[in-house]
Amino acid sequence: MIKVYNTLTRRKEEFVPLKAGEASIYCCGVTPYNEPHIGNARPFVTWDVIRRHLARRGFKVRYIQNFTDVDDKIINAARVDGSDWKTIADRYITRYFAAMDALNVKRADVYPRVSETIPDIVGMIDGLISSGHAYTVEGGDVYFSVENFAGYGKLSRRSLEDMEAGARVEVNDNKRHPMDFALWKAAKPGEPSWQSPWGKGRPGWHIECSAMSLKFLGEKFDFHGGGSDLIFPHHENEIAQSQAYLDDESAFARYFLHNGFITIRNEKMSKSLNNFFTVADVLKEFSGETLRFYILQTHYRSPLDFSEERMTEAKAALTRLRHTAEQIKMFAGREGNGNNAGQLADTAAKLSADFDEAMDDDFNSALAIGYMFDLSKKINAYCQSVTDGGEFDAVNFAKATTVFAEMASVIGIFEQEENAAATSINDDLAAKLMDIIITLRQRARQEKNWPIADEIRDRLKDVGVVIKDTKNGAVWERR
RNA sequence: GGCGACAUAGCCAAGCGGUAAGGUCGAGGUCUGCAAAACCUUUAUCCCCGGUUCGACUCCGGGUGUCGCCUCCA
Repeated sequence: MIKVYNTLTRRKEEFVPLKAGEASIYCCGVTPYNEPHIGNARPFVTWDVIRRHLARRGFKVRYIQNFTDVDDKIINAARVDGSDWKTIADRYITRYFAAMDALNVKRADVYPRVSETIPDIVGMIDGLISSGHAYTVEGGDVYFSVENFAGYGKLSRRSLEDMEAGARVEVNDNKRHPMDFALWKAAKPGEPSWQSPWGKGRPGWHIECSAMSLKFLGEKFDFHGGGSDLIFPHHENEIAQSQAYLDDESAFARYFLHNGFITIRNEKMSKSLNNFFTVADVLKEFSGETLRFYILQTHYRSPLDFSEERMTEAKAALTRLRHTAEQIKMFAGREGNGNNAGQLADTAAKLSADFDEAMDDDFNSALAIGYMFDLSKKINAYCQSVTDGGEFDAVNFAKATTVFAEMASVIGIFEQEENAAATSINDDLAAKLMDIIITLRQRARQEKNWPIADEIRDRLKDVGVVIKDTKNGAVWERR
């Protein structure tokens, strides 16, 4: 049984899919006006693992993620850049995908853009006006009327009175209620605009997700996700628009999952505070895999503080798991009729069940990774016993390592190296050169010429290659 | 001002009614020419005060502290 923490009810609930065997997900994407930062990356890494786990549990997953490519911030960025909104959006969408590739995030099934969804958005606004849930004002703006939607505030758990008490809502005499929000903004000179029944203009912020989810997932779907800062007003407004438009209080998403923030020195990282690290910044020092692992070592709903120290810890931890993966690779294909890994296989089966159970419980990747370390330790110990001259039980060893590989594929690690190695022309040459160097060093060691052997090791280390002498000869790896 | 979340070892982080996963750092050990890696051993009683319970880190109430949302924001 999969349980998820639903923001709508503020508790963990059993996940009962709308359609048996299927899971539909709409995750709010980015507004492409800036280099993606690591706070942006968290929800996408989180959802990438969620969909992997759902798939492992047999669900056919349909995953939609939008690009809000028509927006004030993009228009401003274009002005500063001296280009146009389309250029800006395309540029940062490309950067976004580059970041996601580095993080080994699988592609969504569809990436709808606002600029390609205008007719659907206009249709929805039209319907909302017809049913009295929205109104036009002088100048061509269209607003959603929060007072005409009884359930307004059900997600963020606040009343209109509470919000007015906040007294931080902008004053706009055109609006009937201070909390009413724009569905359509009348065109201003120099801004992108589209024709509509209310004159030229462009969509407001929230309507696109209502229109896109309806278009690609239908009136109801299973999961809606994003950062907790989207609970209000974004997701609250989406609910209002969609349910008002469809005249159905059960329409739209059924489970709302929100991830916690990434913080810097305990403060929220955000573009407006300008205290953010971009994914590209982090990739200068650490691998995308390390960043991904660092994110997943904490439960998705908890806050996650970012620092070089944290990343260094994550790197060290990941290196241990990688060592196990490499060990497994070295033993792959090896013959052995021993019968001494039965216990290892049993332990692996148990840990596999534990791992799945952890993921079933609101996608607790932190706990799941803990079990991965347990298995890693067992496999390492077994490999060592074989290296030390023990028998090799190929059948049971394979059972255990299969579990390890399955865990890695849910977490989404150790999938990139092979691709990288396959595409790098230099790697083949490097391997041959290293063979020569290691052979010569072995000769020096046999002659007990320690100064030469050590110098070779030290100098290789200087260029980022680490030599380890094992009983089966020396192995090397890049650091 | 309104609403909400969190507080677990040096650091990070799971657990959330039956006497505390995992990682990282540190210490000791095995192995090694030395080293690295690996493996073994070792480091907590869960912010404070009440209450409920046979029993609470885990539930309830009250403090204290930190953070977030209410304005663009993942």
